[in-house]
Amino acid sequence: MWLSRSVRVSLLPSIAKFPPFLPMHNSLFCSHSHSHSQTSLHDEAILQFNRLLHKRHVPPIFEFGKILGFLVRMKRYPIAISLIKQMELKGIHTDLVNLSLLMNCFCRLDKLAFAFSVFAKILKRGYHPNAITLNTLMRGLCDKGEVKEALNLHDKVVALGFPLSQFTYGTLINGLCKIGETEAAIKLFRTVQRRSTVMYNIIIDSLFKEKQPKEAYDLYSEMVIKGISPDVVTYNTLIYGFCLVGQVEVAFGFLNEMLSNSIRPNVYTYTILIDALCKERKLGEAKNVLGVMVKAHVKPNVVSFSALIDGYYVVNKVKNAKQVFSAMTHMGVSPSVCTYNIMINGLIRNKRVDEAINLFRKMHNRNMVPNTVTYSILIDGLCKTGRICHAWDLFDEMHGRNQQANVITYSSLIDCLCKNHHLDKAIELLKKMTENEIQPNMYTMNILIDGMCRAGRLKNAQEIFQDLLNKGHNPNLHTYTVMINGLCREGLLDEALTLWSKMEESGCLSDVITFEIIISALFKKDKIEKAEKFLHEMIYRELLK
DNA sequence: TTAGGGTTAG
Repeated sequence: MWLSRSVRVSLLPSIAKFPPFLPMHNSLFCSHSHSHSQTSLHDEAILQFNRLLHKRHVPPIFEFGKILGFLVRMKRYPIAISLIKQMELKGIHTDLVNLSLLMNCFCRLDKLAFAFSVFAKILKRGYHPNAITLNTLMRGLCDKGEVKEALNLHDKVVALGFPLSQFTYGTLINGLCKIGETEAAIKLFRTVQRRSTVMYNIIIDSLFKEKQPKEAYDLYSEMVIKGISPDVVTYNTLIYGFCLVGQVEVAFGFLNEMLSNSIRPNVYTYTILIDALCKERKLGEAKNVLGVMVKAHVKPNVVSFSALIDGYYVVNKVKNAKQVFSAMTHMGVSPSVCTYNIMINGLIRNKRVDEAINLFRKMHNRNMVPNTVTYSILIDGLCKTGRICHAWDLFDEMHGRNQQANVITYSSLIDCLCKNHHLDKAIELLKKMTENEIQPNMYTMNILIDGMCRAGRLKNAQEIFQDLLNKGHNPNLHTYTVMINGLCREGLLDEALTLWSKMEESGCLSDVITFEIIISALFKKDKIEKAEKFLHEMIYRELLK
């Protein structure tokens, strides 16, 4: 099937859509993300290429390939495509390497159909695709989330006897993990003859992200037993994974282990630790880690500093956060959009909404393009401080600037409508969001269920809740708490307690807020004894601190 | 082919 689709699209019209050669000042080629030295390097590459192109005798084809390979490594895909097109227009016969590079460029630019048409051309010319050619195609499919297609392609090329490498299997395993199919990834991994460190790393990471630290650790033990050496990425993955499940001490244990195995921590290692300590509000220790990394001659980068800035904002140390920002710029580390988002969010969290808006406006002067996250942070902050008109203005502005609202942007606005007694408008917005092909998630549904309850429409809330269950979605602690609160609000205490039991039986354990809602409802109805029972349970579970 | 920072709910 993949072959017929690819043959349908012919190669030439696809290339024709890209300009042959454009002068250097064209914005397509000179994006701000590339430094001047890189620009002049690639300038030089194009000059050389043109020299080759206009030589009286056609130089060996690999000379072109070398330059094209360089441009692809520099991520200058449109240029590489137009240069290959020029070769073809000059009648220079492209080889497998050139065509594989061309395929790679199309994949990176999200033009998969064109990549497949190049692949068809490769086959038609009788070239034998090598492991790199095939890996490029599979990665293109995986990057687009079309992992099943990549697996079909894999089956077909294996049947045809084409060569595949460890890279290809790494790509497929990674593709499966990234769409949440870790189990399938492990199955495929088990069929691979020679398993690499990278494959282990990918699966260990995915298991941690699915909150399966034991399975992740077991896989790490397995690789050690089988004599497959963990590398710096393995250790970073373990350190990150244990931080993710709240076991920062275990993470530090692995830092020591990697040191005793003579694997040097890199900027990722230290940054992961800085971020984890910040999230635990241990700013002093986080700052120490930054000091240790500098002493170890590992240069902190924008992520390291941004994590620390976020940490200071979380503990309301605005001054310190600002100091870190100026320290980082003085060290020549440029802030990213993400850094700005952290600062805007931090200012809002510290009730400095006007300052946040000022910083947002300053982004334009500093050549920073606010993205969906920037707008979502601001819209939510404005909604929560009652500046709703301004929030809607930004919602319009973001679309005008080609930053599409996502599920989070919509959820914030739906929440705002619900809390301001506009339930009908909230439902309308939910409809609009699904029309725009943005699917509501559990946050959205919880906001809506809560909105229904607050508006006295408990029946509707219960219907939505039941619908979630019927459709096989697992309600989480927030969903249950919102429903329990809704039932309590209507004085339906027995129903609330029944739902509470169901929730606990499903393995979803109450937190302080759930307990508080139930206990206060019981007290309100003078059920003192029962309230005290819940209070004791709460103390027993060490939820009161 | 793998690893790190930012936004939504009770």
